[in-house]
Amino acid sequence: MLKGADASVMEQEDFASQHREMTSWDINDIKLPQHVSQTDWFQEWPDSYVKHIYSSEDKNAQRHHSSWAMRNTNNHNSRILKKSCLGVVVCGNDCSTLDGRKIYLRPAICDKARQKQQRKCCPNCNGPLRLLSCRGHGGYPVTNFWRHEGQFIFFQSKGAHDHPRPETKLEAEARRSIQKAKTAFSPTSLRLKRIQEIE
DNA sequence: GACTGATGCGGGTTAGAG
DNA sequence: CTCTAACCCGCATCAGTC
Repeated sequence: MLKGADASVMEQEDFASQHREMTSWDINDIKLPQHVSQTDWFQEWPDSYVKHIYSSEDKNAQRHHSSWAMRNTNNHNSRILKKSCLGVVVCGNDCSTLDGRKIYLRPAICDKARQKQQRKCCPNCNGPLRLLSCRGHGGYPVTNFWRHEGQFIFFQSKGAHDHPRPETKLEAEARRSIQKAKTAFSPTSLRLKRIQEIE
């Protein structure tokens, strides 16, 4: 019986040491855990001070994806990729859609595209758009770090997002195509089309 | 093929801490 | 002065759209 108890203690210790190895590292460590028994599922919305170890086969991890709008930041370290959060684009009128939802647009990653985006109007009420910047990391944007090491991709997030979630990349793209379809069938564009056809 | 935007890289600056 | 972190800028590449 004692043997069985010992075994379970051993198992617990194994688990504990494995857990330690899985969580005690820091992205800046010279050596990262080598023996990772289980990799994490890709986290679309990593928040607060979390760490994940993904498989190097994971396509989302390979592309350093996140549903938060993250822009590349130079940390002068080619081994570690650093990204900082751009926040979320909200309606300046704080309007709501018919089903009671708020407008939380995905900020464009490219600086130029973002400036252009802020000149556009709210897709719901035509009001001005406002960029709500992220200040969840001591007043600075939340930062994400990615590091490829052997068969694993190590991910670390610093800071807790202090703003709502923007649309995901897929949602933003879908909205763009819907908008395109709408403008294509709007009375003005149909009229223009007819004029062009007559010409 | 031009254009736009996402993504990554790296040179450089600035501010605060030690 | 050095180190670190945040940020700006330009450049390159790639994918999707027109």
